[in-house]
Amino acid sequence: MTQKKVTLKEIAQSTGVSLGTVHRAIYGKGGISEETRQRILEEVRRTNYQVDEAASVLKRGAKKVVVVLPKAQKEDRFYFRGLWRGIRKAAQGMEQYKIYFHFIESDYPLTQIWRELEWVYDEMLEEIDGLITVADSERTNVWISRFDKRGIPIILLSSYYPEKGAAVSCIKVDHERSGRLAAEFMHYGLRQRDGKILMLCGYDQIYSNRVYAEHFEKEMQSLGHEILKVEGFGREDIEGECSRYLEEEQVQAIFASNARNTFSICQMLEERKMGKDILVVGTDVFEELQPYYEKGILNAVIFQYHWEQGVYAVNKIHEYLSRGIRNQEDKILPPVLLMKSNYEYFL
Amino acid sequence: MTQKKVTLKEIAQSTGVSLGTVHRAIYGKGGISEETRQRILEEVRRTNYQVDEAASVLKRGAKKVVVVLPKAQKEDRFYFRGLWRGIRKAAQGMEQYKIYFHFIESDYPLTQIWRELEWVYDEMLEEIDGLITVADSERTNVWISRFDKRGIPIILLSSYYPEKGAAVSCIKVDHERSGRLAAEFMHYGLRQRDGKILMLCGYDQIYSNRVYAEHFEKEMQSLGHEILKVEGFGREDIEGECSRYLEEEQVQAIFASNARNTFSICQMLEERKMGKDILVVGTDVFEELQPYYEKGILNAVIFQYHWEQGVYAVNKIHEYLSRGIRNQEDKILPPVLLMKSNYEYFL
DNA sequence: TTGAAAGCGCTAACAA
DNA sequence: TTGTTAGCGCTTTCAA
Repeated sequence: MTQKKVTLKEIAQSTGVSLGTVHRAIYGKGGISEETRQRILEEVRRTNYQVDEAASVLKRGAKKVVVVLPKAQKEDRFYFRGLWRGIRKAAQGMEQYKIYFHFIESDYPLTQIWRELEWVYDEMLEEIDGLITVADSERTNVWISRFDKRGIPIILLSSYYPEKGAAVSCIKVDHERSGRLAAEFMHYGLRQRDGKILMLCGYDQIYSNRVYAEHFEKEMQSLGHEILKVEGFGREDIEGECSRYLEEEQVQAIFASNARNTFSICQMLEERKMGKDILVVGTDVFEELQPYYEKGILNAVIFQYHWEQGVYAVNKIHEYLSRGIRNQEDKILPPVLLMKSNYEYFL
Repeated sequence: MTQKKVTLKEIAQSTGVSLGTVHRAIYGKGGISEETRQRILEEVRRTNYQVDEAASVLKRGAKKVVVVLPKAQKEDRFYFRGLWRGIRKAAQGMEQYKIYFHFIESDYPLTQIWRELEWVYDEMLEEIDGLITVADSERTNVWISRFDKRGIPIILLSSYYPEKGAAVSCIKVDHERSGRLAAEFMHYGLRQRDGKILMLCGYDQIYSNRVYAEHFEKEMQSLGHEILKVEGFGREDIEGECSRYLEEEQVQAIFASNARNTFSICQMLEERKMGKDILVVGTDVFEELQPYYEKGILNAVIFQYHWEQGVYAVNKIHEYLSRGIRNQEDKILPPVLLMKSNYEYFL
């Protein structure tokens, strides 16, 4: 049943100081001489003392975590819905640890989310103990690092954050494998020798977009398939080019590397009554795709565990807050392929 | 920040009894009249009182949970390894809640696991507060229900438990969809018109086995494929028949509905140098399959979240023990298809 | 810079 | 059958 747990009191006794002093040492608070702190921390290490979370939670005040993400609406609705749901679900369970969440469902799109961060920094810096958000641009990173400097633990979703040594954890999906997985599946499903592959790759400038699409492309090419590439986000962007390809070329399969384009292409195929003969592999899972599975237009999607990303972020914040665990390793989640038989579970 | 939490004390005051009495009412302990209990429980419901886990853990004694499962060895190694790992991983985090685990990695195979339960019942009944195990036969169910009668919460992995009203939760995988998923993928990958499908279906007597295999078969047949069926578990059982089919029939694809047969058929195909032209869909993920992915013998597996099943079981027990939550709904996990691009993540 | 002490909300043991 | 009470290990406030 494991050895008896070390308590604060024991540390206090063996170092000859009071409980309060040990506490100050452990939490890096002021009002303690550097020398005593070192002496105490040494003992803490030696005995492998761990804070008892139950006792800590019982006594300490509430902690507040702010979540700043674009609202799941319009263009962003597919992508952020899963994230939001996972976060909200997991956040419920955090009440018992006196960790409360303040959700900011921003009306700003991803590219301008830094405005929201700016507001939070100015208006509520004093009250927050943790932050969950996304970082997709230099501009955002600046604000992230400001929060970081104030000692606030930060979890970044689907993001790349360059600064090392910061108490910032990223959670993301393996985009490289996502691309390869899409290609691997598509290769199984292809029938004709001479048909071409239409690829809707989003924006090349967005790093994750590019990695995802590039690996799909590379893999398909190495398997001997010819790719037709269409850039852009959403129906307005892609419809013209897509139409042309669908009419003029022999398209045997389509790959859409993001949620919005997956939805758009399904709509377009349905209107043109072309779905059945073309193998369609999309990205993400959301209710709006359901009819296209049923009608046989959509064949599979690459799912990126948005829900799990949200859950994971919340649990990570909890680790930080309750046990002071500050490991900054990025968490990488695997992609998974969903088809008609099992996609419903992931809605 | 949600409304202030209701405390025991408040319940005690508003019902005009003492703390101890409220406690007795909530936990169904003796030494309290049915009338007061009802009155108190009514107030608990009305105010939506929830036990404060932190305070509870701090004060209460340690809880002990026994896990009884076949050891991951020999025939059973593929199947139980993931389960064991998930359980052990999750169990680590339970120390902070003073929930300690006692692992019994039984040398008995699944069919005789009841012997182990018998031993636990005789030798340690008094010390245990929870049980995680598997039930696959009438004989086992008898023991399960004995524990249940003693008020011990039980989580059953990959099991069907008939008795209603018991505090027994089952966690299992959707076998029906597993079968359909395997068929759906296989259909994408098939090339020839006239080739046949070899199906290694395990034992028909085992319920989960049968459901899984039946749905695969039904789906494939409805897609117009001819099935060759081989019963049995492990290489000794199936090699004779498989060999014959592989030599005499035009086999274009193979489906194995369990871990052992997946491994066996991969070995056999490799030895016969037949892997490359046959589409192979197996079940479960484990290290030993890795080389067959690499060599192109194994194309995909249906993964059943063993790891997650273990984690879930532990969390469920935690719910029971710390918050008295006794919902007996079965938890059904989805199957997922893994291929070369992403299986490694699930090892 | 340090120590002392109150008490978080609950459980369990004992008393009535 | 019910009430009372002593802490669990920690955080925080106040006093020294």
